[in-house]
Amino acid sequence: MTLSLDTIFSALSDPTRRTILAMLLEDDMAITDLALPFTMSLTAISKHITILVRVGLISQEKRGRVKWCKLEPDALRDASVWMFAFGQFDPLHLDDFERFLEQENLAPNSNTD
Amino acid sequence: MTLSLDTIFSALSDPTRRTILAMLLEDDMAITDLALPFTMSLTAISKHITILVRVGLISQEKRGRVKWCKLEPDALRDASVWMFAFGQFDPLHLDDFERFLEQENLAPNSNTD
DNA sequence: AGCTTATTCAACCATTTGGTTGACGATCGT
DNA sequence: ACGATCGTCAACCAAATGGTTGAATAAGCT
Repeated sequence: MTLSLDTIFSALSDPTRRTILAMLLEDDMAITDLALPFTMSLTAISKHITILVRVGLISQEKRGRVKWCKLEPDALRDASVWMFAFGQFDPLHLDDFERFLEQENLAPNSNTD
Repeated sequence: MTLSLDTIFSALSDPTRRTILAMLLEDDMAITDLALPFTMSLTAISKHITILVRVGLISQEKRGRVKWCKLEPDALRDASVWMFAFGQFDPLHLDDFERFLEQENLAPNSNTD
């Protein structure tokens, strides 16, 4: 369990990977599609996705030559439970969430990239 | 904001640092005390604490020659709000938290160290 | 004043991370 | 059968990470 916390938090610490997750929040996507908004190489994105798959945040299904990526938010559970211990979820209300959606925008093209 | 997510998640990805945070959940502590349960050098722990201070998860107050460390759980807010977007907090109930306290134990001496 | 305790600094080291490029295997469309 | 597209592999690279040791600074104790 501790190891899964290591890898989950580590996976989340990269802005490219967080952007990829946010894109998958909208819809399932192929790897090439996921790479589209970034300037970095397809290989780099492929590696990022491999990491997200390894920690369980993404599942993949190959249909034909394209690998479809699907968000698996349940993988965040351990991490969120851990954070819960620090009392940060009790007073978390929709206000915060809405303010968040304005500031940070979760759209694919809002990356630091 | 994105940068703060980078650094917060990165800070949380290390088990030593998570253990330190868990220790501070119990009480404020001096750096030497925080280093006690670990086998690694005091310098290493000092560096870990510096990282936690930089991302705002710990505040420090120097009284005499000892630096007292205090947990600042508010620093987790941005991260928890981000995770909230993935729908992981809605169905998070006390059940999960209690199961968590049994499995993972948050006491200082339960480190992988 | 002199020893001890608390913490950091500086230099170093091995490993991991995040990126690149070029070649490659598979699958699709025509 | 052929060219284009999807994705990975291998080799490489620079920078960051997590650790070490030895010395330095600062404050407390007797």
